[in-house]
Amino acid sequence: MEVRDKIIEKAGELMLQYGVRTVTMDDISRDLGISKKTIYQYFKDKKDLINQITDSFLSMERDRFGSVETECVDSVHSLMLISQCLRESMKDMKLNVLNDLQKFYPEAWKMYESFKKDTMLCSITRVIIRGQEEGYFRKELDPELMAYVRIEQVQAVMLNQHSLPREKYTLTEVQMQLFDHFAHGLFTIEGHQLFNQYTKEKLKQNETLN
DNA sequence: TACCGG
DNA sequence: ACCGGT
Repeated sequence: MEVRDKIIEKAGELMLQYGVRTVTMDDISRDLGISKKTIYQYFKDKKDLINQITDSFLSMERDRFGSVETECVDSVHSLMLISQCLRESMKDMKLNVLNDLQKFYPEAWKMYESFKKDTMLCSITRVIIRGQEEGYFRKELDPELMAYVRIEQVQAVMLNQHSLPREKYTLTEVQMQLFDHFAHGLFTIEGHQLFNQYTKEKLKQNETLN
């Protein structure tokens, strides 16, 4: 593996774990066992390093959405996969990292914002349109508006974790409930029936596993 | 690694 | 005092 990729990988790990600002260039070089000079041969400054880390991280997230969209049988199944992808993607983004980017690294923050628009919003919008064409989702709803609302909803739960009684509900429980509620607001009768088939299959799979 | 400047 | 950059 290239030195540059090792730096991006390791620095990204450290920053996800401890935060962008708290990890210093000295920390990164120590951890990799290389000199700071080597890092600065590949990256102009810390801002440049963080931009490139963000770029490679978001590329991987984009691939996840992309691969999920190609392997779908119908819009109902696709909605389930994309929503799972959305939850995992948002879970990976640590809150304090996003705050650091927003305050101190505006270029990287812009990358994340356009990722939300170009990848998250688009793939949800597309699957809703497809569901309407297949007759599984109600045609009265505006696809892009619903996609937008859905993203904000998932994000709100991540951002306001503290305002929920966490001894009563885990994050995933909340997200699963909200997905169920959102999906059923979308479904026609046909969509509802197909969704029930999939959830029954999932239950059977879990039974055989346990 | 030591050092400077912000 | 600390940390990015030389």
